[in-house]
Amino acid sequence: MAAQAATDSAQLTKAQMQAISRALSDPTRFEIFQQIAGCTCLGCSDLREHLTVSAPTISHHLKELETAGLIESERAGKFVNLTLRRDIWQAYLRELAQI
Amino acid sequence: MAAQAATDSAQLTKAQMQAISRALSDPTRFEIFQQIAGCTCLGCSDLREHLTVSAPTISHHLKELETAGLIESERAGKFVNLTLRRDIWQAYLRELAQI
DNA sequence: ACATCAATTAGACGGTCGTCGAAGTATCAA
DNA sequence: TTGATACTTCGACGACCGTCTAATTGATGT
Repeated sequence: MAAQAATDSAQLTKAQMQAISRALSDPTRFEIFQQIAGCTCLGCSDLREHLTVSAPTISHHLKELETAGLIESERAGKFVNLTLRRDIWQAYLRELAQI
Repeated sequence: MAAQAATDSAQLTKAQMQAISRALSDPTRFEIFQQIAGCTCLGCSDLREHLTVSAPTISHHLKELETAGLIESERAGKFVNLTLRRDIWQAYLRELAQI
């Protein structure tokens, strides 16, 4: 759907910047994002062990993070593997840094 | 009230990180923040020329940005001068960068 | 003193958002 | 096939948030 951009220098639109900022504004979602960024790869179940919210809520947050372009989720049988999209994250930081 | 920290290496608590993220999550507020960061100093009235929201709304947003620690407002007679708190902003970026 | 202008406060309204429980889908194992 | 596990979707509810208008405070100029 989105650009994907193998290069590390993705250019973010105003809307994307906005979407990312919004995605990170919720404490629970921010925590989830940190966990995903910390590991090279982890699943939904791992998240639940460290959080106090229900499975549907986590699922909801993951979708938002994915829609914002911050993470990628890939099904592996029963499980889902979450990974950080470092290109997008770096682009976001770069954009913020030049404010 | 807060630490102020003349040094450029303020350390942000989890709560402060959260407050800043939240403050930047609204499009209008983000725009205001950018304007303030862009100039070395500007007033509320200048903001109104570039925004479509009412004066009370701007006032509300400014208070949120100030509470989050991102800006400083100083009265100058009838007017108010807004300035970016670069130490906090840098600390925020630094914190995000090490995620 | 009065009028004017800049900004804030108060109060209200409508919409959005995070959260949940319940039900649904998909995959694997026995 | 049946059951269990992993996750998602649906629908709803309560709280929060951005916005407004109206009223208030405070400072300046006449």
